[in-house]
Amino acid sequence: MGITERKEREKEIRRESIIDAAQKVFFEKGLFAATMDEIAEAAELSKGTLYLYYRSKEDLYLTVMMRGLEILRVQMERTVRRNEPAVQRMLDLTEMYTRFFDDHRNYFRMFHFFNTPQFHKQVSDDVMRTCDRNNRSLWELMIGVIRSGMDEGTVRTDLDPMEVALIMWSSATTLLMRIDNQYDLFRAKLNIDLHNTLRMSNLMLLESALTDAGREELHAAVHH
Amino acid sequence: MGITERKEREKEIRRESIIDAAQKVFFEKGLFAATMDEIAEAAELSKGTLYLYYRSKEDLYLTVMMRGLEILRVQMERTVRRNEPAVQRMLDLTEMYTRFFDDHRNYFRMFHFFNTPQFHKQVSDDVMRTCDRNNRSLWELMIGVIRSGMDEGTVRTDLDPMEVALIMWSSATTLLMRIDNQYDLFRAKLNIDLHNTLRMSNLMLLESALTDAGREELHAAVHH
DNA sequence: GCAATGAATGACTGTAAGTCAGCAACGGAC
DNA sequence: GTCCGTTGCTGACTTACAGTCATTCATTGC
Repeated sequence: MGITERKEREKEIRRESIIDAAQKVFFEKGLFAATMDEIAEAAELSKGTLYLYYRSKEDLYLTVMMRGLEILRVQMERTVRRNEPAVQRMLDLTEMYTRFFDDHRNYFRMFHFFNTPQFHKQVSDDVMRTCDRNNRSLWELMIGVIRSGMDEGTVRTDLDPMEVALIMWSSATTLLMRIDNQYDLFRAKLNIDLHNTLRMSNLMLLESALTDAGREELHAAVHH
Repeated sequence: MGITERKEREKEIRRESIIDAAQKVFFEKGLFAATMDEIAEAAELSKGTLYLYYRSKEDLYLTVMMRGLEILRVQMERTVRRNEPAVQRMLDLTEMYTRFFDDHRNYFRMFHFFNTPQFHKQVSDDVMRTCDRNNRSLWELMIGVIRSGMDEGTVRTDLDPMEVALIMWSSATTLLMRIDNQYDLFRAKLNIDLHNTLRMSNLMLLESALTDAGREELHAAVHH
């Protein structure tokens, strides 16, 4: 029965090509300005067909977003796996996130959708779960590094690793979002370089999460 | 000519009553689920009339939001004006924000709109400017406290006051938003109390922005 | 060939933001 | 009191878009 298998493959290819088209349109216009008719046009399919493969516009959007999440996960994994002290790897993670922001701005922008649960209504449970799972694995990676820092004696053990990850990641995300939207405005009107603000914020939070030994390592690493 | 004056007054009253109606509907349903027909119904006016007073749904939304911004400004002003050391007032500000979140959750939710510039397209320049101005005055208040901390020798002078304000305010806002959306989820699945995470984050950032003298004051104030 | 299966279509429905031609009520002139 | 101009209000209409479904078309197995 090679035929059903071929059909399966073709279906999968179609699913992907729809996502390619959706990505193109979402990158250009964002979730709200993009229309299903445009995506259908870009995919060279009729609108009805899109709905045979995806349940809603939001499902399509999240599926595109997950490509970005996957890229981020891979880069994070690479950073975390390095054979370095935890403090160095935490620093590397902050740098990695900024680099991801620079290299994959369009995907980064899509992440914002996730922080706005009002829009989650149209999302099918299935897609939502996949998203959550991917998201979770990012947290696990960060928590792992923080834990190893605690073992090394460079990270305070009176803190919850998840809390530390949450605080640092949230802070960085918010500032990156601001860089995306308002970098020029802050530079012109307030003479603030938000990239510097971000580095500052990362260092401040990192410092307060470290032990004295950790802080020494940090300063050595930053000055090197 | 008392008549034109009376008419002005009546117009102003109508403007306000439209905002009352809009507030009711937006609080219940949020920006997207709320419809102009519902707001018209609640205001006991026709939809067309709403557009005589406000240019778009988003204008209405932001005008409601500014009521919240004004409440926040007043409370912040009260906190800032107190005759206390800067460190204490910075602590008070973080507490004040959490209290605002508890007491005026609906307004707080509306602030999220501001962080999502994709929606700003329908907003008239006029309303946007008013919003910006109000927003700006919040920053001024925070910056004032940080500056006075620098004068007192409790806040590091190598930092930019605006940057410190930005970092602390953004961090608190993000975590409060998460508390709003995912408090129960974090509690159940990860055994994290996000209120505690928020306190932690506030303390960590505050600590790293203070001088040694400032940190002593902080610890005295926290243990009081 | 020919029926059966299923993939793809696009006209259609429903909904909601925003518009505008017309109506009504009020005030001032005489 | 009557008329007319001005102002405020209306709701049916236009437009736009997400999502649906009866129909068409192509492929496969007999």
